[in-house]
Amino acid sequence: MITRTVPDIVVGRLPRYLQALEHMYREGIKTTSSQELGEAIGISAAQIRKDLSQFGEFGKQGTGYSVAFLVEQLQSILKLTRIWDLALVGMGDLGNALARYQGFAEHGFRITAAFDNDPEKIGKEVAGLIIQDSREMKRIIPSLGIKIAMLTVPASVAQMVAEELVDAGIRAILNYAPISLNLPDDIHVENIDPIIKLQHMTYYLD
Amino acid sequence: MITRTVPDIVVGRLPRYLQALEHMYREGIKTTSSQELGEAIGISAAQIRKDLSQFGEFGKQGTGYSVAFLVEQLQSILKLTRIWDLALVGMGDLGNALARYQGFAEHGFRITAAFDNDPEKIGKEVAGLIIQDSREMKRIIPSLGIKIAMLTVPASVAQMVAEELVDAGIRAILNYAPISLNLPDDIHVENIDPIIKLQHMTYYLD
DNA sequence: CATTTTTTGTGCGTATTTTCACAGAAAAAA
DNA sequence: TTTTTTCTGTGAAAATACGCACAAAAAATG
Repeated sequence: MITRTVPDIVVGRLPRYLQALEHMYREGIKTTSSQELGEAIGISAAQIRKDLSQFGEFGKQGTGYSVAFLVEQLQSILKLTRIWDLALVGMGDLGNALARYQGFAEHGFRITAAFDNDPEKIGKEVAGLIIQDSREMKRIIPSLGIKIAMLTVPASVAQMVAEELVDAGIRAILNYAPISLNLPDDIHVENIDPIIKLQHMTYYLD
Repeated sequence: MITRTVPDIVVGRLPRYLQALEHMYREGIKTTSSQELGEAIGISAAQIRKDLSQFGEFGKQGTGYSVAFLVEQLQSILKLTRIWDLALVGMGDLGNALARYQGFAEHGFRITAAFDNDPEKIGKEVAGLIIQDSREMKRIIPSLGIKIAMLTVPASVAQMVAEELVDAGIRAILNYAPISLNLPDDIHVENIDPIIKLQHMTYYLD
C-alpha cells in the first residue's frame, strides 16, 4: 500500500532506521530483519514494519530486508540522493565546531556559506569557508540556491535573523538558539537545545 | 488533580514551557494565559492546560497564570531547584564548544569534570576545566557524585564509553555521537544529532 | 518432495494523545 | 450591584499511534 500523507512522527523515525542500516552496511551485514533492526535502536519490530509499509514493500518473507536496498530506498524517500547545500549563520564556538564537523559531508550535506555580523570574524576562514557579512545573506543565499540553514546565533537575535533567512528563501532551519522561533507554517524548523534535553532528563533523576 | 505516572511526552514539553516563561519573566511580563503561551511556542492552549493539570492547579480563572509562580512550579517539577553536576566526555571541537557555553551555568548545570583519552589533551585547560584521563572516570565521577554526562566522543567508541559511564554511576546521558546507544532501561538517554534532524527536514523539501 | 522455520505486510483491537466544549470562578465593565 | 468578559480545569469525544497476531511467502531442513 502506498502513501496518503505520512504522519510526521513516522518520517521522524526514518533517519534513525537509516542510521542503523548504514552502520550495518559498513559492518558488512547484507541482510536484516525488523526484529534485529528494532533491537538495535529500541523500537518494536511491528512498528518498523508498519512505518516502512507506508512507503512500499521492501522486505521478503522468510528473509527480511536487504540492507543495501533498504538504505537506498530510505535515502530516496528522504530525498538524500542529492547534495544539500547548507548556510551556517553565527560563527561562535558552536558555529565553528559545526563548520569543522565531517559528518555533514559524509551524509550529503555541504556547508556552502557561513555568515556572521562581527567585523572581526568577517573575512576569516574556517574549515575552508570564508565567513561572510550576514547583511549579504539576502543576496548570497538565493544566488547559491540554498534552502536549509543552521542557526547558531545568540538567542537575542535569533528571531530576527531567522526572519531574514526566510526572506532570503530558506525553507528549513536547524535552530540551535535556545528560543522558539515564530515563522510561517511552511518553514520547517527543528530545534537542538541541550538545556531542554537535560531538563527533560532531570525529571527522572533524584 | 495530581500525579499518576505522567506520560513522557508531557514531561518533554515542560522544558519548552519553562523556556518561554523564563523569557517572559525577563521581559517583565507578570501574567500570561494558556492561549498566549501556546501562541509563543506553537502548542494549543488546551494542551498546555491539560499538561499542567497533571501536576496541580497553577492558574486562576479569568486571570491566567502568574509567570513567576509557574516558572517556580515547573522548576520544582523538573527538579531544577538544585545544581546538577555534569561530566563532559570527549574534548574535540564540540566538547570544547560545550565547555565554553554559558547556557549550562545559567540554567543550573555545572560542568564539573571533562575527560578525554588523548594524551595531547589531558592536563590542558578549557574554560577553567582541566581535561582528565578518561581512564579515571570510574574513580572521579562517583567521587563527585555526578549523575549526568554529555557524550561527545567519536561514534566508533561511543557505546564502549557509555558503558564505562554507566559503570561509573552515570544515570543520564546526553548523547551527541551519531549512533544509538544500547544501555540498561533505567539509564535515560537523549540524543542530539544534527544529521538526523536535517534528514527529517529534507523529506519535506523539493 | 514434504515439513518446519522464518519473517513480512496488514487488519483490527487497544492504548495513548489531542481537541472540544463547558461549568465555574475571577475580573472587568456597565 | 449586576452583567459581561476572560480564562481555567476537566470530562467526554475524536483522532492518532501502537501492538498483536496471523495468512502468506520464502527459505531451510529432513
